[in-house]
Amino acid sequence: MARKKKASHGRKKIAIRRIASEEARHVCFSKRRNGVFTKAADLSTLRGAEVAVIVNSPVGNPYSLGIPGVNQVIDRYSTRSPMPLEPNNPYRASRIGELNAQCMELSRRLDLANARKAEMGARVREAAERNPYAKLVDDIDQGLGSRELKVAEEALRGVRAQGERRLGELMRGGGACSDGCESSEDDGRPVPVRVA
Amino acid sequence: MARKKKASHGRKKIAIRRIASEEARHVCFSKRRNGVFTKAADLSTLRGAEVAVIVNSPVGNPYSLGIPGVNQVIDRYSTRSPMPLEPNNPYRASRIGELNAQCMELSRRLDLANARKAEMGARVREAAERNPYAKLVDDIDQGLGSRELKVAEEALRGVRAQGERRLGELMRGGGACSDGCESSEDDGRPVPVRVA
DNA sequence: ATCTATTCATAAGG
DNA sequence: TCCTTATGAATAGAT
Repeated sequence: MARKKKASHGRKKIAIRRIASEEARHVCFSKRRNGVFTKAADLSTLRGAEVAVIVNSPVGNPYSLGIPGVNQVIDRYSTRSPMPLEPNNPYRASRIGELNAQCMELSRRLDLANARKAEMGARVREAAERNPYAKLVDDIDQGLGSRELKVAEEALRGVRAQGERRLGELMRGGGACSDGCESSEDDGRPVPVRVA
Repeated sequence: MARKKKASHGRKKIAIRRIASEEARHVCFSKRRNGVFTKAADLSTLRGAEVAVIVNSPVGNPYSLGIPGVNQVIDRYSTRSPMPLEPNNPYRASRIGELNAQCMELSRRLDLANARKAEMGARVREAAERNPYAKLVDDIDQGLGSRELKVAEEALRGVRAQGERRLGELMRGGGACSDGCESSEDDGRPVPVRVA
């Protein structure tokens, strides 16, 4: 959604990096915040999915949107996610070992699944081509596969993006803080905490 | 962003209503989900704000994006505590914790994928009862899901490798930064994992 | 997955 | 912050 520049009267392209101008940044922030909320809401309606969006401004103002409610969405999410291990001294060999072990275990399971697939792959394909249900069978395989793949890709994408952005963030020294209450201002404006 | 109906070839207006067609709904969902995530990430970059987006699909698939991390954003949101960055070396703590969380997240998704695979398999089997191709169907069921598993596997390996690399740097005392944020528009998906 | 015509979002400027 | 305008981007439908 935006990368370069130009010149004239309507919308110009902009690079996705921290906006220099203090004011421009604020204006842009407001617009985009609304944009994200709107799209999230649309997504929810269109798909009937639950969504939650939380934005913590650098000064500590929280903005949020949640359908059916931020807490409900978060709660469900949290219940299904294993909690991250204690934040205490995470930098330990044992920690690394656990991480590694987890990955190894997962890999092992995956290898087994793949082996099984390889074993009967040819058989399945052959049979499928010979009977009237070939189409159906293929559809099923295709549909399921692509969907799962989507999930995995999303996961990977998230991992990488978060890691990279996090690093950039830290390097830039984004350690701002504030009272953190919903009544401050992000940069001169009242704080609208939106909830739906 | 969208309200009414149609006309001809390009984009038509659509009502923000639950989409009827099963498939169309999925496609639309994917597109928009990516759109929301992208915009959320942009917002974060542009403003340097923390952002978290959680989407729980009706079928129970959780999708999430969090900068610097879903849990961190949520936590700060609920406790309203100002960014509690490690006084000593924030890189280590956040990095490890992040990796850990990511790994577990992938694990969880893998489980979900398998669950759905089983679900799908049930449907297939049901169909099998009505036709003489039970064996074929069963074979297919067994082979289902290997592609997505493959993807997840690679993702996991990537995470682990990334973590180990990171650890090496940190232990060497480096606060090395692979400035992912300033990279390019490709930011967010510098991932070479590509599976068909 | 791609392509294209359209609608949507939004950068600039008041 | 709201309005307007011109234009960049996202995306619905079709391929």
